Amino acid sequence: MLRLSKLSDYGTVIMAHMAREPARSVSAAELADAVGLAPTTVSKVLKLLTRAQLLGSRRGVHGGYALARSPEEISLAQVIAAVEGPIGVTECGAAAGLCAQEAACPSRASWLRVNRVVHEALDGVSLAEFARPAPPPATPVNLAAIHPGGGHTCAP
Amino acid sequence: MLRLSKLSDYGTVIMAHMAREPARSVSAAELADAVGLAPTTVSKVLKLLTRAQLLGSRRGVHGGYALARSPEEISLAQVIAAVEGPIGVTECGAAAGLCAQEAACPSRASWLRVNRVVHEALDGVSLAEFARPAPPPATPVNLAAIHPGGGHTCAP
DNA sequence: GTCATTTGGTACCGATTCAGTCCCGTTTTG
DNA sequence: CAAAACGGGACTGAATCGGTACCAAATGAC
Ligand code: FES
Ligand code: FES
Repeated sequence: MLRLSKLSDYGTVIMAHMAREPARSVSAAELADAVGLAPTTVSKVLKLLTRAQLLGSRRGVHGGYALARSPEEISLAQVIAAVEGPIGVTECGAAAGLCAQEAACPSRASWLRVNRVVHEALDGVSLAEFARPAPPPATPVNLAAIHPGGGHTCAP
Repeated sequence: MLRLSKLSDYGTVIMAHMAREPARSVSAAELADAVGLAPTTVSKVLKLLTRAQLLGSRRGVHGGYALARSPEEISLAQVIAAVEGPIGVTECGAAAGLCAQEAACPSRASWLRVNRVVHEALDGVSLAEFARPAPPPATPVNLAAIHPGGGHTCAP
């Protein structure tokens, strides 16, 4: 399915929530309540996001998390990479490439292209536009054709 | 990691191999030997590809598999969808959408856009260009920046 | 007609990965 | 010092995935 992991999904929901009130510091517990997920799970994701420097944190009695940058400067790609590691649909190129004659692989170029496009697509969506009703969808999209079904988490 | 499943990877390798000699009918065993994977596994993937009408099959003593269409008319998206089901990084929109007020979801539009771009990227690569050294990579790509490491299967 | 060959379908099991929880240490404030 | 909150792992149960095996159906050779 080429699907995002649940944790990444949570990450986007959490970040979207925070983007609606940037500069405000919220605790993990409060956030968990807001998005309707288990506090421990939210906490785990917050730690990952903080480690990736997307969030700033303060400990202690009035501690909490806050966006490290403005929502316009944080992309979906950054959020996803923070939670589930580097983005890439294939993992060719590097070390243990089981490819034919190592460098002379016919498919490599194609995979690189796909990887690049995917990364750019994710990087082209900022938290700002992700969190708000999205003014104009740039290019009109045929909803039914593209979008297969499932059901994923979203902030209430 | 937003990674492709192994089986899908196998699928692409197998299809690439067949695209190099279209119109030739090969048995699962021969193919397995060619790509260096377990015959049973190759067989499993071939069944999926056949069910999706990307391959034609013939049973019996001189049976085997062959491309159902020309390599130019088969895209990576089709191969991947055949092996691991419909492509989509998120599964919002459909039935069990746990979203806020069902239709009025701020993030939905963004996800749809991402899904569309990913699908188009995969659909824009035909087996023909995937199987051959790829004449000119259209837009020049910065290899190092985009491509994180791993190592995936490739036909020898 | 019978048998070897090759695909079709499905069920199954082991291994890996993922999601979720918990515990304990550290920092901050009252 | 005590309470509130984050930081970093470790651990566990569940779900998924990869791989294998088995048997039925089709085809062609003899
Ligand atoms: S090494 Fe990546 S496609 Fe061959
Ligand atoms: S339902 Fe998909 S983002 Fe809200």
